[in-house]
Amino acid sequence: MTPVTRFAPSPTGFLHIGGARTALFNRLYAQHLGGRFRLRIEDTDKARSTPEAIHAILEGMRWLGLYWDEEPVFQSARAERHRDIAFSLLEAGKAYRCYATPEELAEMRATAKAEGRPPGYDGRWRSRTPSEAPEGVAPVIRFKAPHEGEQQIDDLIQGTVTVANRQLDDMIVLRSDGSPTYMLSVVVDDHDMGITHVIRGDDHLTNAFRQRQLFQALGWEIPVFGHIPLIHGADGAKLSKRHGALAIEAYRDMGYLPDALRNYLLRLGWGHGDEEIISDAQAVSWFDVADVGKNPARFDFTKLNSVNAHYLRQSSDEALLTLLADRRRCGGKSNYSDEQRQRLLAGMASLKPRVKRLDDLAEAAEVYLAERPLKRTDEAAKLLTAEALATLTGLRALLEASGWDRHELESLVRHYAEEVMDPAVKLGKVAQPLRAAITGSKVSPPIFEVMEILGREECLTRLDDCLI
RNA sequence: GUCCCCAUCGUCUAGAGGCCUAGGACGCCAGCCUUUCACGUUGGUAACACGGGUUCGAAUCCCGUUGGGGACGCCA
Repeated sequence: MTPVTRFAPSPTGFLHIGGARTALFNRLYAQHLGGRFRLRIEDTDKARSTPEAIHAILEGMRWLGLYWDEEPVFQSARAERHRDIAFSLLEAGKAYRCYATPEELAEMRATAKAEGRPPGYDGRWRSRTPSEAPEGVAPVIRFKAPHEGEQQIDDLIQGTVTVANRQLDDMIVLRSDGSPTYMLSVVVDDHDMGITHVIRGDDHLTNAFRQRQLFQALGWEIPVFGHIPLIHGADGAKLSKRHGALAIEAYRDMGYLPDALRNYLLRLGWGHGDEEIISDAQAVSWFDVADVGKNPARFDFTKLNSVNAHYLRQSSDEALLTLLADRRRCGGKSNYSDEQRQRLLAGMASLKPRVKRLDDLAEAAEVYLAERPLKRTDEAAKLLTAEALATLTGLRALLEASGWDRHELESLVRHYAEEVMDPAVKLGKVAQPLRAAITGSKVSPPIFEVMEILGREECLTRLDDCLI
């Protein structure tokens, strides 16, 4: 039997980091076993599902490289089938109509809680006849759940988990408006889609018991469950939309690379010896949900940054230039000129080890893009003392006659510092003001490289901007 | 409140009874490299929540305590 896994987000919001990891684990698990990974959009909540969210989820998954097999299934399109199953349950005596009002339900919960019982529906319509139905109340259909005994789930991650059936009340499978509930739809769809392994967040663990009952009542094979612990925020609290969980595109906008994010997510809750940087092929061959840890992991941007920095350094200069150009276009700015592209390409090799994310890279790349007159940082301005300006004036004359590659420039400046000025003067004494003048900043890639790439004319004019 | 789950450096983790005076990575600190900042490199800091068992021997098994988390909708 080849395994079929699935990711089943509800389009009531964006794709967030926890969902992305769940999708990744599902995909890897299927790939590892040579199976298929499917996508199902759980859009049965018509009021809260939006086309924008569906689009964002699909796009987010593609961006992260979480490709799915076959066409996505839209749950809302299957309501008819779900309804049929609900009625078949009713006919088989495994479900019943319930006329309890929302007020009654709230009261039941309150009294159950007060009496120290599990809160939930008390089953008051479980054995009443339809003739007792009140006028004008549209009923829901409830599943007649077994109340005696206990059941076990052999979870891939959580191990054997046991729950007493009395903890589970009679869940609604069909709402009073005739629409199926999540609990029913999931079971029917997982069955119809041939899902063999249900891997999801462990907030669904208790649902698994209810769903198991439904599978059994329907006489269907029960899939294997694997409930992965949730991701927490840096403060240890649950990562939620209100609390630190960002949309996947937010990570893209911050300048994280999909490969890096995938690698980081993979290591959140799962490990393989001392491995840190893991290729897709390695991930597929090593990954097993059974190796996922049982304890929740905190999301740590610092570590993500370092993983991202690694992938950034590993990327080709051309690829990074393309990424930079894409960002620029998204930001509404004009394309790079040929000259700018050339400079960026030439400078990329020493730009990329200095940054963690694409937005840092874009910022660092400004050395090669900035229009004159340069904006100068306060620190750079402080470097340009009267004495420093005098030094630069002397240097400028030599520069005019110099050859223009980084090595020549360096030996020229070195010579100028040590012999023309004073043997005790260190290179830095000249190089720092030079950097401030040419880059407008106290930090930059190697200044002679920057000068070579910028060219004589640009450098001399930038110098003159300070000297006058 | 009821039920379920979890517990190794600050964080992510390795560890399936002796290989552990607990390993790696990120972070942090220091040295080296160096025209700045990074990169790189060398070294350092730092953890088995607590208490009982079981065992010749426990981070690893059992029980309890404490501390976290999750679920209890006509949401998914």
